Amino acid sequence: MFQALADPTRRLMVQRLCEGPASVSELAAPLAMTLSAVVQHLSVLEGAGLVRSQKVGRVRTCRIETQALRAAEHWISERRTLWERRFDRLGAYLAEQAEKPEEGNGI
Amino acid sequence: MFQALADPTRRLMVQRLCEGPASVSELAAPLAMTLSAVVQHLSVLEGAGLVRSQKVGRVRTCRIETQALRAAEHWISERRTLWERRFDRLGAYLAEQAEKPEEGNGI
DNA sequence: GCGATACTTAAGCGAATGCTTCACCAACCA
DNA sequence: TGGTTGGTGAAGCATTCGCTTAAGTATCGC
Repeated sequence: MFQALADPTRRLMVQRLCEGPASVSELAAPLAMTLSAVVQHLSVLEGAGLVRSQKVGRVRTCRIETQALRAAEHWISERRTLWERRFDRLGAYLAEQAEKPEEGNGI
Repeated sequence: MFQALADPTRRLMVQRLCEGPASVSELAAPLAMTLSAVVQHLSVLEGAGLVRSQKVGRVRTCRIETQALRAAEHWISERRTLWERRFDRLGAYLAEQAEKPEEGNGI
């Protein structure tokens, strides 16, 4: 998941797909690389569950899968808030200590 | 940023640091690798702005930087909601078309 | 001062990544 | 039917990554 988002080219592809579905060659057009390379990136994104695609005729149409994005977002936000709550508690503790400053302060 | 979070070991380190600051060796303890490897991971996390550290005496204490986590979270959520809004508009469009089904349907 | 602790730095190595080229197949269409 | 378009698959190659070993340096406790 994060592995898939780690590459700037793949993030560009995700960005593009958020503006609407696209075929493989549409996806490749703005990128300075072979169609083959784009397909390889695409398979990484699909492997990570970030993109779903289906082939009709000879053109493969890709769209993003927000469930996966949501999962990544959730992972981050959970950890961030965990830390921020801890930080708030520390703030409260320090404020409490400030009211009785006679004791030793062991942060 | 995503590059830094791409590695499972580094995610474990972030996870650990969200539960509170830690020294390099505390961070290394649960990991089956050299202290040297841990320091290298740490420098990647620091380079990405995910972790800040300061050395006092001979021990370096590390803590996470939520600003960076927030930035990553923001990147994802912006793209996700962009797509979801698009999806909602499509739903509205389809519903609208369903009310006047005599015209050709070109999704 | 002396040994132990807590890193730090550099070199090296195997494996994974990101790309290219080339050959190929399956639609589409003039 | 034959050429063009859109995509697939495998092989190869340079670079980067994750890790190790090894040889430091600086600080702490005795």
